[in-house]
Amino acid sequence: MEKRVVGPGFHAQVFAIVRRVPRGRVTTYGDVAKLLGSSRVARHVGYALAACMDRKVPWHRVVNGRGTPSPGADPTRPARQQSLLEKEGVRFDARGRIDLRLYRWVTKTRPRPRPR
DNA sequence: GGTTTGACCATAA
DNA sequence: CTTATGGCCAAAC
Repeated sequence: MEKRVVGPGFHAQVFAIVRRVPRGRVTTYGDVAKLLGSSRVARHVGYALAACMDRKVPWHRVVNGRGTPSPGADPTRPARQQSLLEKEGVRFDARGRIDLRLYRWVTKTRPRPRPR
């Protein structure tokens, strides 16, 4: 159903957050969701990025909570994402995962309830 | 205004 | 490690 997005209110915030992510840094859907309002809108974060398709939004700097890019609808997306991130300096491990402990970017340093 | 969906997350088994 | 289940919420139909 969703496919085209024109001027969504929520998505605008998501784009704003993702746009603030500096190069060589990554963030998770859950984090962005919390930044938007401590809500569980994590799904909409990826949802917005899906609609974004391409833009000035570095969607490749956004990964899921486990540090693994999601396949989504296009199987080539994770591959491009890894390539872009590696070019920016992000290191992937053998499993294709990212060390969120090192690359997780947040606007405000907030206490983590449960660091793993 | 109800139904469907989705690039998620957390927890449990 | 994988699979299953629940939740939560905006946007499209």
